[in-house]
Amino acid sequence: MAHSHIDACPGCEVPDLAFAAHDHAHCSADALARAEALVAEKGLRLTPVRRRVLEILLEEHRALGAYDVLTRLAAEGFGNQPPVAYRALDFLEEQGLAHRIRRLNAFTACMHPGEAHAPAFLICRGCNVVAEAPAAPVMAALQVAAGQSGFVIERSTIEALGLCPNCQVAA
Amino acid sequence: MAHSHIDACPGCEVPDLAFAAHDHAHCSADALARAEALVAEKGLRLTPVRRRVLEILLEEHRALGAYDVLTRLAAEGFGNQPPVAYRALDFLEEQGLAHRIRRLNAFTACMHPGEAHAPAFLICRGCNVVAEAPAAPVMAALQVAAGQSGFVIERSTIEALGLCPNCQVAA
DNA sequence: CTTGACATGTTATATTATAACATTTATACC
DNA sequence: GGTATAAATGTTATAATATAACATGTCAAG
Repeated sequence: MAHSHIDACPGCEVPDLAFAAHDHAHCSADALARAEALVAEKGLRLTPVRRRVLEILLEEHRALGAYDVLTRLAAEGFGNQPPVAYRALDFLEEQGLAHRIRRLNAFTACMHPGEAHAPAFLICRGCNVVAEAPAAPVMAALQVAAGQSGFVIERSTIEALGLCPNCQVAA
Repeated sequence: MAHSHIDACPGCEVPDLAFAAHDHAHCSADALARAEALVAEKGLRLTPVRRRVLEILLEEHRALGAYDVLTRLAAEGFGNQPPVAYRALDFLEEQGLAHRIRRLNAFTACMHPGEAHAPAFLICRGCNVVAEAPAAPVMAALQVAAGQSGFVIERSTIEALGLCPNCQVAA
């Protein structure tokens, strides 16, 4: 990790800081640093395209469509065909560095890569911000529900659409 | 409702009967009857296309893509353009008679329409059966997680991918 | 310095979804 | 019953999302 995290960034451990004002430059730089460490640790490569896609996703706490990402990549001299974006996004998702938001058919950077988590997402329909929420209790409840019929969960999708605090005020 | 339900159909109140052997003809007829009652109650119309789409979805405890449904409709003399299927599916979803499974970009019939529920889905990757699981505790946990950041949930998607009991044995 | 694995580029196409407008069908009111 | 109105369906066209298949390039191990 790039620095003594907890002291420098109170709230970075709070999952849905995305909705609150925060030092985003720090927030994204930190996620990128963690991502690099993680990838190195696994003996994988954070190539220029992959790294750039992650940076693009980290710019905002929003979800971007694959074609939005692709447009950005193309403008910067990378390939301009869909597989270029999808491959990088798939890699990032497989490594837990990005998440697919199914309700939006879009992708968002993971805000705490490396930490084991099956995240839940809060999607604000006002400002389009996407936040990761603490999902352990949610997952536990889902496991119980599944267990009652002997179903074994391998992957899960937990997403909520609604309004963040700011947008509730605005409305 | 078409009959004295609980006695006649033990297990129909159990959400994930989908994975177990059951009297499916009854199961689907009952869901259809409930759907008709609900729609009538609201002063809406279960037109031939809508009714047929619901019947098609009720044939199996699986999710069908809009184009799968459309192919069936077209073969039966209904329109053969995408909006025909999407409009019927949208209607059914709005009325709580069908659910969209986001992980599959597909739709499945609701197995207990009318009962207030924000369902969780168990999707078996072995046999493709989709079951509705009791989601109240899951939703409660999600509400708590959202509440911590003042987020207000309006709609949610809870889906688990994995293996049903039968397919675990097979593997 | 070459081999093999991985990554990227490229072409083409598949799949999912919606906008916009025309036509038909059902309902409500007179 | 007959007409106005709303609702549903049909149709044309296109948008948005995603992947298959293969060619080319890059990098690291031996």
